[in-house]
Amino acid sequence: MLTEERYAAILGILAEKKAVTVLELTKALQISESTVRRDLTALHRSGRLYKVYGGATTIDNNYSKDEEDMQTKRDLYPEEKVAIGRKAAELIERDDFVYIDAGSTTLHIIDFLKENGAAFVTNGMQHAARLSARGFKVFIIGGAVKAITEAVVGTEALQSLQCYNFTKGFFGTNGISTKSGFSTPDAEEGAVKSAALARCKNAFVVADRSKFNKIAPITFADISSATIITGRLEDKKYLDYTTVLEGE
Amino acid sequence: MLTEERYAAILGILAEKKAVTVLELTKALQISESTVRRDLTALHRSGRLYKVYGGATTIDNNYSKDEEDMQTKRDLYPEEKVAIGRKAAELIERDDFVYIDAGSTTLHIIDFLKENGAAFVTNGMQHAARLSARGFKVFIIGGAVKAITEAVVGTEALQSLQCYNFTKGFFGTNGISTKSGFSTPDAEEGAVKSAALARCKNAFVVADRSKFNKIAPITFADISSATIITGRLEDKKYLDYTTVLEGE
DNA sequence: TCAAAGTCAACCAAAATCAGTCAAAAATAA
DNA sequence: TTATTTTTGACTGATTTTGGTTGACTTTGA
Repeated sequence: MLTEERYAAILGILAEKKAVTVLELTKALQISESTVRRDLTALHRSGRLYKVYGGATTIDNNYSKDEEDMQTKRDLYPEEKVAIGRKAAELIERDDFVYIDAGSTTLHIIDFLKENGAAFVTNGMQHAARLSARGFKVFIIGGAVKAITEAVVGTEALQSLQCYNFTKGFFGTNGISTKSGFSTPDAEEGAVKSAALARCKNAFVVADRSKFNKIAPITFADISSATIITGRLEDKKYLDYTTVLEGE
Repeated sequence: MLTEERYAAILGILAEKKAVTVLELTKALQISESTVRRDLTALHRSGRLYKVYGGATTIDNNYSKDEEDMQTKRDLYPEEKVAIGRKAAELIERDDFVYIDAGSTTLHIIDFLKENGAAFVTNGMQHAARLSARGFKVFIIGGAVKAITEAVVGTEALQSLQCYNFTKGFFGTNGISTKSGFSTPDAEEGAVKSAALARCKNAFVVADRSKFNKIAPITFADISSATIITGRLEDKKYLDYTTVLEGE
């Protein structure tokens, strides 16, 4: 039986039952437990199902709202962003206090989070909704809501941030360059990113390949002030300036 | 049986029966008491049911009789809620600074708003998203996000409210009675309602017919402290205590 | 009020499940 | 054919979940 056939079979069973155990799959497909686990891991990684203890569930019935199209609409390198999201989620440890910046790449992190007592603060309304839907402890910062990105910005937002001390923070960016650091087109969003980043013990910038060697109008952080999480780093010169983590 | 399946089964039974005991669940699902307790604790924490001594109940039917969750509640008296929403929207004048409380009835107000320079503050994530989508100037207050209702609550929320001076405020409620005033099942949401209402020059409570002569656990305002906006007032005794505006 | 019965969270040991390693089997290439 | 790579299934120690037990707490009914 071909690997892809197995994947299709698993997804078929899952589509019917909404949830399936590893044992059920070994019986249904007459393959070993190890292979089932490997398949589930692969399908989880490519975002086609959720792996849970004992088996797997379908992706969709966990989410409450109809805000999915927003995500797909903006996704430029979806498979790379999924890998980046997975890598970022891995970094979150028990009892971390995590800031998640608004933006489409950071949205992918949420899909891979595991329940481990971590608490989240975000300025992204979609991020807050999705975190909340998945059952995480989540706070949204107060302030003006930007129309297009649904990010919270402004002086209230900057002030709200001052009372938080994050152990980790994940930020999106529009441009990365060794000279101009991390940059974004919007001054208000830049100010929030900057303020939030200053409150993080460890800061991470998530960025697909399209962001490297670009400069946007507003620099919100120096290149050395955050670890970069990306798919596969093509331009090795960045290793001289900061840490880079690669997802697969 | 997977954890998520058990959760779904418990919520299914609960949706039917409105209340269930630990013992019933152990028999229905053939699992131990310990596991049932753990599941109930988890579901309670993620806001999907209320844990009570001996078992669990659905989220909102503790006192007021047949309430359902946000989604179904939205469709309870749709035509009346639309009328209420239209009536409320009419009251908003040029350059008002308006607070809109989270909740399904207040959501209808947004559909009838006209662009007239008014600015909005809300603790409802869906409300903020919809206002923003319609192009209004909108602020969201900061704080913890409640799982089911997607309302912002907690000490941060209460504090965020202190700097605003609203000209008008619109609030939802679960119960209205002359003696116990306006009441709601959730203490945290009640605290936010109370704090926001105190910052409003003019406060309005929007309520369909199902809310009258009901008492929910937490009173957030006296009957005389807000004007009631409803479809058609059946119980005229309220006119002795406060102003009532009728829609349609 | 009190005491009995019922219910609870916390703890612990057993069972189930997990990710990783390794060698055999299968597929592919030379 | 043989050599190399990939896939598979068994095994292992670590982790997570489960169900029974305990002592504390809550409700019930006198």
